[in-house]
Amino acid sequence: MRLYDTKAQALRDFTPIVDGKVGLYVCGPTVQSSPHIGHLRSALVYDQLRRWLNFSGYDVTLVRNVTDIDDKVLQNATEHEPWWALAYRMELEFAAGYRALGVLAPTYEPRATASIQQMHAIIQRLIDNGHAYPATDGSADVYFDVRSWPSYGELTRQSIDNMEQAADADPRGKRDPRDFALWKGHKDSEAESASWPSPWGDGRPGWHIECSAMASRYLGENFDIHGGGLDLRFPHHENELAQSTAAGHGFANYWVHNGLVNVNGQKMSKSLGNSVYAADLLAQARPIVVRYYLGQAHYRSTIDYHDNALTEAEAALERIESFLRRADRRLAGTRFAGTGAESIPDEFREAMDDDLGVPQALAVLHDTIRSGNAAIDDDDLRVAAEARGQVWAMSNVLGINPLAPEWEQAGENDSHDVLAALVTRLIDAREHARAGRDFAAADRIRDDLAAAGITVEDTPTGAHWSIDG
RNA sequence: GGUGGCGUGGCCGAGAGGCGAGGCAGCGGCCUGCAAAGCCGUCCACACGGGUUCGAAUCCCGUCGCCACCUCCA
Repeated sequence: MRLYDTKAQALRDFTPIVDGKVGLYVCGPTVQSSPHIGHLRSALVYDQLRRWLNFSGYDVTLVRNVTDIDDKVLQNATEHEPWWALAYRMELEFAAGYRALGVLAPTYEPRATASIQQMHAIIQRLIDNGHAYPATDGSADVYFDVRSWPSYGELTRQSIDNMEQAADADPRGKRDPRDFALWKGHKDSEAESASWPSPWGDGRPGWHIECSAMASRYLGENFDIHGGGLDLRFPHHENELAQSTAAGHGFANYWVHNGLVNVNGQKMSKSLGNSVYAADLLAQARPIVVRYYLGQAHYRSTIDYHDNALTEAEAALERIESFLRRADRRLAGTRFAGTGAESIPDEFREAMDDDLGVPQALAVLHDTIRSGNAAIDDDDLRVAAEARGQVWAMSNVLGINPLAPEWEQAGENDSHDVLAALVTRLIDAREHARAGRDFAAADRIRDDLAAAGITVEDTPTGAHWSIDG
């Protein structure tokens, strides 16, 4: 498999550190406010990568952190809701959003506040190495010394002199304005519960140090892949890389970054008020449609969310669903029923192996659907069964198999049985009318059903009905 | 000022020297009692100007336009 490595700025063959195993660290959200479309896309991208690596035979350890202590979390806390309650409430919202989209749970989801000791160990090592220093102003801040690390800026190819100064800490105690905080001394204005003891004084972690600590704690000092949103390249990932490597860690072998989501051609931002939240999307379409939509573009490209986007995804997805149902109906009772070796076409595999080429893989999926439909038309059941098996397997790998149990809606089955009994009687009556060439009566029944949201289709093996949308 | 990216048909969205991705929408046909679904066909696109080449959407130079990041970001 080949992956685009942001650090090398090139496609590189993927070779794991340990044969057959992959350690994947993904920057998760800062749980300060509700999840939006961009958070969902990011999680989905790494879910696709993880599923594909899994399918390819790798044993994947996926760690996605939760940043539960941070400036923004403290800011958004209120008198009635302490920072830790807010962080946890948001964490639950993120989890619900991920689950709705069929994003598989990571192997582990560590919270920053649970790895304070590991952060201290790295900070201490950096101080001992001469790459970090406690602030001189008695604030208990500890800074990373960017001038002491010659390769600082290597991830995003920037030189220190062209950078603006870091705003994430009071510059008074810094040697260089670009130095960033590893540890932030406690301020009286901040909650006591947001303070931990440290060798340099009470305080809380800087933003970047948590990822360095958690990645090495769970995946080792040298691991395979580090992922995150494109907007995190600088400063977050640059700083992670600097502090980890300066502490002697090999850190990530591959850096993967997913593209962002724009809304009607514009960046989402709170000031523009154009944010699209997970809840907005899920109110508009079935979760699987949202997954198809966000997952259909290549992971590195920018997605532009616009009205109609979900409608188009719905139509494409229905094509997959109607083929699978149609094939199953036609094959039922034949010797091909339930056969269909669930194999993956070579072209699909090649597309996915080429930097996770989901769009090309989807093209293979749709091509297979076309030839499968043609085979059903031609009554070539062997070919139809094969296509059905392939479509089943491909859509499962992408997590978009509409008939997979994970997408079944709760409570659907009970009411469906009742409905089926009623609709079947009407369909029988219509068949009777058609047999007697009383088409007016037949069409009346079909129109009545249509008005109730039920579509009737006549097929060589009998009438078939389905609920719209 | 520095770093990186993008511009593809009505829309979305791949591709990266030759053989028209795919989806959505439209149109024509086949099938159908009529439909629906499906299939076949059709609509032959690559910001602009030069260049390299037998051949360029793809490589090079230039121009125009758009966007992201440069310490809040997925």
